[in-house]
Amino acid sequence: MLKILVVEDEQAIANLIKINLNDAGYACVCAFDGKQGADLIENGEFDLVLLDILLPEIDGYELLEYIKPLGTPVIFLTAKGTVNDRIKGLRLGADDYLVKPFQIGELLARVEAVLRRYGKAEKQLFFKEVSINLDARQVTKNRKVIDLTVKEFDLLVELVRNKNVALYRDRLYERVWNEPFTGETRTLDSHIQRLRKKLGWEEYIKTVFRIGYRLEDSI
Amino acid sequence: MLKILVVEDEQAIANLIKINLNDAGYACVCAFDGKQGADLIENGEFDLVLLDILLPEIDGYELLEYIKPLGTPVIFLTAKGTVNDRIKGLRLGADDYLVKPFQIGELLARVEAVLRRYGKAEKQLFFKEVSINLDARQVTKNRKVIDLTVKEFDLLVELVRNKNVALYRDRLYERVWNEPFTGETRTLDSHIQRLRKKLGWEEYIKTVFRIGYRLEDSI
DNA sequence: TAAAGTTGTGTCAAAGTTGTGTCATGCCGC
DNA sequence: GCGGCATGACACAACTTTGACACAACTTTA
Repeated sequence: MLKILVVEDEQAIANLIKINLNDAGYACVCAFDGKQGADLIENGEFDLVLLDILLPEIDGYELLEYIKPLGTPVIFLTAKGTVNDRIKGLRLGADDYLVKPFQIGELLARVEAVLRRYGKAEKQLFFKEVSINLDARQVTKNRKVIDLTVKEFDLLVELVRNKNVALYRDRLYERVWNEPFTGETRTLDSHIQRLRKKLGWEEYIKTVFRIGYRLEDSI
Repeated sequence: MLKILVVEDEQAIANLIKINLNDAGYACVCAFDGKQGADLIENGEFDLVLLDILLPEIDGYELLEYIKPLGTPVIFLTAKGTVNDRIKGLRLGADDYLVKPFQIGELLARVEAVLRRYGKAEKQLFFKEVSINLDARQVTKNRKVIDLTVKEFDLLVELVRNKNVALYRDRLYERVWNEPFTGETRTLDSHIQRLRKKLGWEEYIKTVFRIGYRLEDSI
């Protein structure tokens, strides 16, 4: 799992970022001032640093100069919307910047973009204790590999990508099987059963009677 | 719930907008001059800004330049109906504009249109302590899930979308059942009873004698 | 080519949904 | 206030949908 360091003195913001990065499947560590940030960088190997500019102890620009030689990508977080700040950051070697306050979606998009640029993008999905490696087409639960067939895998991906959404049987079938759904067979149902069984997801894959299925998070 | 910021110096108008947006299920905050608006934008994450052009302190155009980099959609409110103003606003990056005085219906339509364009379209409905997740097709009351059948769910959505409106039995039936209403059976009535019971909405779902039903807010 | 694995389908039982009928109650015009 | 009609309350049976499972056709692998 990719490791991201967040250096941000406002704990509320740091936490918000951390929660969202965790949800998106990254390991995330927070530092609340520049010095703490420098220490963590010294000891841990991070794949990306999110760096606030205005920091106690050591400011963001200074920290940036320290990080750059390590080859770790950096995204600046800047509260000031002035053009000068952004330019200064980029000139010093930041890979991107985000103007606070930002939308979480934007944060994730930029994080992914930078990681991809560095060839570190890991195409993985996560749900509960299950992780899905899309490139390897491999699924693990608590670090143990679970063998899924092609259809089971595709179905799982479709469910996880649309978690908490009631997926209509016809749409679900058409997405996974790439053919029209007639509804006269037990094919979809059987595969759902097999997935539930293999993953132990009897609780999470809910039946929405007369509609289809929903992968549910909220228990 | 989606958050909308209204920047408008005429308190009467700001309030009117706020009330209507609240009714429609949005969280709404008002600012009465440009500076206040800028502060709020700085601190809060808004899904949409409604922006008057003529403002004390900082005018709408200036504020727009500040908002745009955040990726937040903006709808201009313009008193002047001159073509130039509208064009200037749209050119600067506004997503839409409304000429004052406007109809509330028009406001809501444009708000929804813009939010949809940004993929933020309201996916939840609220009424009293009940919230309805349209994607998940799940209903909760005070955070507890309430199981509804397909018909019950569709009926509920129809009622909530038309709260405080007397819905004629035939129209209601045809919308939910997608077939003509003959009126010879107790089908609709039964489903209304079931909804009332499951949600504890005996008070809110009123019978309009000889007409149909109305979901009532005003108690 | 045999063996192993995958996938679609059928059957049966169980579970859930939905329309309808009946009777009681309430509403409204007269 | 009364008669007639509309709705509430409720029970029930027909019907549909899904779970569970077995199996055969088919595909891939050794």
